[in-house]
Amino acid sequence: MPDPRISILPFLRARDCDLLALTAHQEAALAACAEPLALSKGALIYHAGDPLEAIYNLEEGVVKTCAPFPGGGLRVAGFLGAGDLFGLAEDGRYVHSAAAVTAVRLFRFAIRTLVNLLWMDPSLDLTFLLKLCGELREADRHAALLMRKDAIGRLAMFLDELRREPWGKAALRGALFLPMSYADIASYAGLTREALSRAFHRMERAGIIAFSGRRRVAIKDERRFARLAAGAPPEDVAAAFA
Amino acid sequence: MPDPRISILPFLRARDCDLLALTAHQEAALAACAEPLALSKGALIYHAGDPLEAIYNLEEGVVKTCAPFPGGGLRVAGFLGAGDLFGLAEDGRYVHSAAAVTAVRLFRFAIRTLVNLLWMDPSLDLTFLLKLCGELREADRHAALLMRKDAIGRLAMFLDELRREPWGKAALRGALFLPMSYADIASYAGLTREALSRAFHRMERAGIIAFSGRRRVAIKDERRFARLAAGAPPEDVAAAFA
DNA sequence: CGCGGGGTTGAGAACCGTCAAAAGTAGTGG
DNA sequence: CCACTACTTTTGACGGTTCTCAACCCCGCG
Repeated sequence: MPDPRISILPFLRARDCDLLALTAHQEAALAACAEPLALSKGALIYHAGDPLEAIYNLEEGVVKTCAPFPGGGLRVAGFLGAGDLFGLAEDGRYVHSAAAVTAVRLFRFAIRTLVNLLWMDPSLDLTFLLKLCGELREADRHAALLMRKDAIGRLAMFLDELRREPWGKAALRGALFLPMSYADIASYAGLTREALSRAFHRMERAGIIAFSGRRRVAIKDERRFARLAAGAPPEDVAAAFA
Repeated sequence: MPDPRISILPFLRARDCDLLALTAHQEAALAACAEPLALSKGALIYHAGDPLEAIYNLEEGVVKTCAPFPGGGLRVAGFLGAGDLFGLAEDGRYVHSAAAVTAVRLFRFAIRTLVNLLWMDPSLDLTFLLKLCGELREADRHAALLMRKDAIGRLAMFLDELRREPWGKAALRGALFLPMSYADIASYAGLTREALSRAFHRMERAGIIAFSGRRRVAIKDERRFARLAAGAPPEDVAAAFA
């Protein structure tokens, strides 16, 4: 059975520290209290407001976290892939709901045993600390995305983010796979489904991206795509619109 | 001389853990490698992209963190108050710029000595871990704010957030003090200065808030204010059912 | 007194959200 | 295999809110 794996991006320069990989001892300790789970697409992992019971490490598949809007409605807070940790809580209650976007395999760490583990092997703390810094940078990029006012720019940033994720790129030829529904993407990007659909199609008609099947998209014009993702002035997307 | 203080909100239920306060020993260790600093309003603490040298703990005053937009321009990522930690980096470089909004006093922890400290006293790791969880929740609330489409709703959420911060409430009668410029608030809320100005005035004319002087604002109609801050976008995401 | 940054106000246009309905897709069971 | 249903995505027309641009005002400061 495979062991838990936590993917970490460096906080310090990579060459200055070797904290990025878990030692064999750490992996063993984690594996000892990890409870493997397999869930099918759409399954609810936990619900916002529920009492905190466990933290999860995603091994395979995609998970979305949603937060209830005060006053009703749900917003997608983020998408998670292999190597990610989730289960953020406040005052003993989950702040998000988590649901499987695809079929997933994950490890469950009961919070009690995890706390004990962190006490026994404090070097693990640093691992979690660095992982959390990564989540923070991710949340900040999400905020950056939401600051864009144009739908196409938001979409470009979303796709760019997806592309950078190791789990986002489909196996073949750098085409992106979109496991989640348009409703989920739209919610994450702060748009309506309609606006998202139109943005996708404007990009496609402009020749910047191309769909292969329903959920597979490839970037065709790297230069213009990068310009969009970087937030350049609206440019001549309107011209290419014809 | 006062010691560093890191304000933490509970991850677990408060009664289940006593990690919220630093022990005398921890405080001493932190103080030993803390370099106190005093900066005047507007001073730049560090610049995005600069090599990571130190983490900071804010003792008094308000600090803003800004990130450069790819393609020019600056966005305000967050406001920090007493007890907050800042200095987030990626691959050895700061991801934000940090500047003093008011005159500030802060502690500087050189990254080298801090890493050593965390190795020597791993129980401190948990403190930083929990603090970081708090920052993550904050970033998520920022995203929630940015998902609102109406300027008044965003402003209400910003004021509400400010109100919840221990450093946000002015000394007197729950009136809020706004140390930062409208440009900063607008940037944080993803609005233009004009839209922000109009939103403020609409709220004031509606009798929901009242200004005392240019930078002091009081909530006059708690019910309508709460309704604005909680106002939900009619958006609904396909919810997952177990 | 002149100057400059921050804040205000106004007019116009662009963009997205809303509502409504059709077209396409997936999953189910006969 | 096909028909049926439920869901997701697409398209269209319309209205509203914010952005843009531009000028003006206010206040503190040299």
